[in-house]
Amino acid sequence: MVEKNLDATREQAWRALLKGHALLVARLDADLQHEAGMSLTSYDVLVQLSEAPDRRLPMAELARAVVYSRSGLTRLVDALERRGWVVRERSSTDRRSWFTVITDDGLAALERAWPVHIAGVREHFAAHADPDQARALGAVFGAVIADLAPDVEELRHFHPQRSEEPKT
Amino acid sequence: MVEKNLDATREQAWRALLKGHALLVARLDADLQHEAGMSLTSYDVLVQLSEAPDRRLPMAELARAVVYSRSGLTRLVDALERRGWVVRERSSTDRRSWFTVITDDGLAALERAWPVHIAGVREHFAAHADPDQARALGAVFGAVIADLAPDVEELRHFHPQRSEEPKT
DNA sequence: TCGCAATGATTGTTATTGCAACCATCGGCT
DNA sequence: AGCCGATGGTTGCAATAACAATCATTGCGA
Repeated sequence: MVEKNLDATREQAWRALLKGHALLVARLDADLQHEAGMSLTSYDVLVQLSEAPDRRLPMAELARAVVYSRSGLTRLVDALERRGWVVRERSSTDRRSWFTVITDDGLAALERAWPVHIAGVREHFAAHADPDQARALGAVFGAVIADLAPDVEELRHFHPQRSEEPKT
Repeated sequence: MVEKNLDATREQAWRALLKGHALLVARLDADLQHEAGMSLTSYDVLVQLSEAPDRRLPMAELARAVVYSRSGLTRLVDALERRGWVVRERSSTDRRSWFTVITDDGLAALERAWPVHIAGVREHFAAHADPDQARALGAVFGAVIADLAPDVEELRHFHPQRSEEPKT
């Protein structure tokens, strides 16, 4: 039999992470929705675009940045476009690719939204993490990202190497 | 204007948390789905039940434990019941209330699932957190939970006090 | 330069999830 | 005892999100 449990410290950390994250996101999403009329995922997309060079990002890259399926992003961008917050522009170098560009209205919406969001993050997350703890958190999740970010796409559906692994 | 940004440390921690969590959960959920035929949320429910006194929990309590809407849980439990992993039992003390009880088959399914899950958590989460970091994480999210757990239900829909706030 | 696997994006379809509305029951208050 | 607001659970409906299939384009290797 394999070692049954994680050590207590990490087990507690993992469980707290799952539950805490769920509560946190539910709360921040609700706040954003009610006070700024946008979901947390829309916010995330707009932030990425606002920080991107030339205020634009190709769909695929944007999808990776926000950890979203491409189909999901297509429809989310549809919605943002309907709201006038982004527009699509064909890439001049790759005709398969489309940029999503944040508009002035989109930036304005973001300006309205971020104080709500930042206040929530401060109150419900940052307030509970002193600098050392915040650094620890950043380090851990930075490592998690480095570990998992490269192969999101592929491993989403199947496990190329492991599928034939015998289960001892 | 309000202070625009979080301090860099916490900003980085927050962003890494969001992205890292998304990657982590996507990966663990896919693993569980492919190798044990169950979603992470089902797993979570089964774990809660398996640890509960008498292997049972009322719907409302279970919903709070896994941070899930009551309607969502109703349907999830429907599915688990169809699979034979849980059964519903009427509470003898409160006739509005139903217990969800994990069956022997449910426990067996859990036995099959946990090694997959634990291995994933070890490899993709625990491996990146040394004991101090794990403790920091547990402390932070423990505090987040203490902060937000009490009032999930109420604040989900509206903000009693803030709804009439004028938007300057 | 031709062929073809890989990549970017979208659409059809389905599964998941939440809110609101609903009904039943509970429990405190009069 | 009898009301009535609060609580537990389910259902209708709509929004969200993912997978699989599809189409266009790219760029590499023969």
